[in-house]
Amino acid sequence: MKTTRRYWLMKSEPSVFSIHDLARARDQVTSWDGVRNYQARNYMRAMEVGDGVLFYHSNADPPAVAGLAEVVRKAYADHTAFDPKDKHYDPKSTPDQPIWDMVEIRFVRAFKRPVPLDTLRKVPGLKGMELLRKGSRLSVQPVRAGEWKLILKLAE
DNA sequence: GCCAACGTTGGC
DNA sequence: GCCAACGTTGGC
Repeated sequence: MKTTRRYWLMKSEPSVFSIHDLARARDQVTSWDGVRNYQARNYMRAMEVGDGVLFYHSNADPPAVAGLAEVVRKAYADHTAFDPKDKHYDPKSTPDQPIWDMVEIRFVRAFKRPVPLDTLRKVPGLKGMELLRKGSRLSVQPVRAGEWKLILKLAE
């Protein structure tokens, strides 16, 4: 039995990895490694193949929802945590007892007109978005179906 | 570059 | 279990 499709927002700094990098990636797929926050990890564990992803550019000018992606592989162990040379190495996570997970997402499209953060703030229907909460830093967060629809409309 | 908000760590 | 110190995030 298939449950309804769910929606998420994932942040990335475009100077590190942008929606355009995703479009150019092999098979237009990337693994979302390096997440080292429990709440964000738990949201990734809740993702199902086919779920929608808003690809958000943080630390950008302007910060904006830049396009769409979709989940193509469910959460599995993030091996970058095992590598002492990796930026996101975490000795608490081992292949036997992994702590951190990643998912894989595939490019869907880049918005011709990315939807900037300050535009999102002006939309009454988006008042409850996690992204807009003061002090919110979650890099992976759920998005309501209504919010997803509104943002797609704003991107047209 | 600044700094507020947040999560984590570690001393006690 | 408390909380100060620290490192990070991310808008501005």
